[in-house]
Amino acid sequence: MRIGEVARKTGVKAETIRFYERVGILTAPSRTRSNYRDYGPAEAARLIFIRRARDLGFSMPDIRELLELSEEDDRSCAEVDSLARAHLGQVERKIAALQVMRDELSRMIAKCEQDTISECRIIDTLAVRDR
Amino acid sequence: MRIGEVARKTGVKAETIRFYERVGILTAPSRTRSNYRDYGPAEAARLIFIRRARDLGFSMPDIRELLELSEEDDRSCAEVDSLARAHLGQVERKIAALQVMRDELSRMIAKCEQDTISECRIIDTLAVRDR
DNA sequence: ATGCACCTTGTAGCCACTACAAGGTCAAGC
DNA sequence: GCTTGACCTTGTAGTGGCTACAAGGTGCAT
Ligand SMILES: [Zn+2]
Ligand SMILES: [Zn+2]
Ligand SMILES: [Zn+2]
Ligand SMILES: [Zn+2]
Repeated sequence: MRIGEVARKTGVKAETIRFYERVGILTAPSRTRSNYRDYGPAEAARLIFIRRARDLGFSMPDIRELLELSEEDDRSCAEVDSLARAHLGQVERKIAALQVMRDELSRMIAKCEQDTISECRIIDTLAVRDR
Repeated sequence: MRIGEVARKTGVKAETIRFYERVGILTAPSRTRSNYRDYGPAEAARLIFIRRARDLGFSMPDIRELLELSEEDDRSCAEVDSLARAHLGQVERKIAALQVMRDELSRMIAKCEQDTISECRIIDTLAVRDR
């Protein structure tokens, strides 16, 4: 498969695939006579793994780790588990932070009664003025 | 005030203040005899405004807009309002996306029964294997 | 032969900082 | 008066995870 086809099959853009090769998360594939990258099913599977992990928000270092672990069939999956749990924790903290933002934004917006800027409760909340 | 003091007063790091000057969201202050930046209360207020807006997740373009609007006292605050509402929408979409991640991660982790990697439901979910 | 989709490389840009490196300034303590 | 140390200056490069060119090569249909 050339890069465009593997891109369609995996949902990872050709440019991103080349980027993954550059940073070493994907090994350089063999080349055709005309110097086009030539991928097999193993590379496609690896890309799908990467994409699913990215969709779950795992970082590139996490994914490298997960890929390495995924090849050691006989080992315990405790590390996989703790990596996933740590990541879940991060996601939960990010959600909590965004909920704080959301609540403050909502409150701020609710107070605004569409007056002039000098009376605006949104600007008031941000500026140092009174309060 | 020198940069360190204004950094302490506003909660914006000195390096970040210099960065803000470079990108033009803060105008260059006057200098002391020894070429140190010399800030007054107006600059500190602007920095606090920026910091509060950043804490609410507003982007730099948003903040530029908010700062400009905040100076036009007599104008209607409709634009401020719609900017804040648009931003709230973005935050809500981000939360929703993270909740999808969280739920999938939770389900994945719950299924794992701490076996070997080859039996691990976390790796299974990511890899192409069966399923 | 011409067009067009596809591929190649390399470089720069995105966002909002953050982290140096290499040097200048100033007050306190000895 | 000399050193120490906190503070300041400039400029440049790095962060993550791509994304967007630019300038050119290849392959196949018409
Ligand atoms: Zn993670
Ligand atoms: Zn308002
Ligand atoms: Zn916004
Ligand atoms: Zn497991």
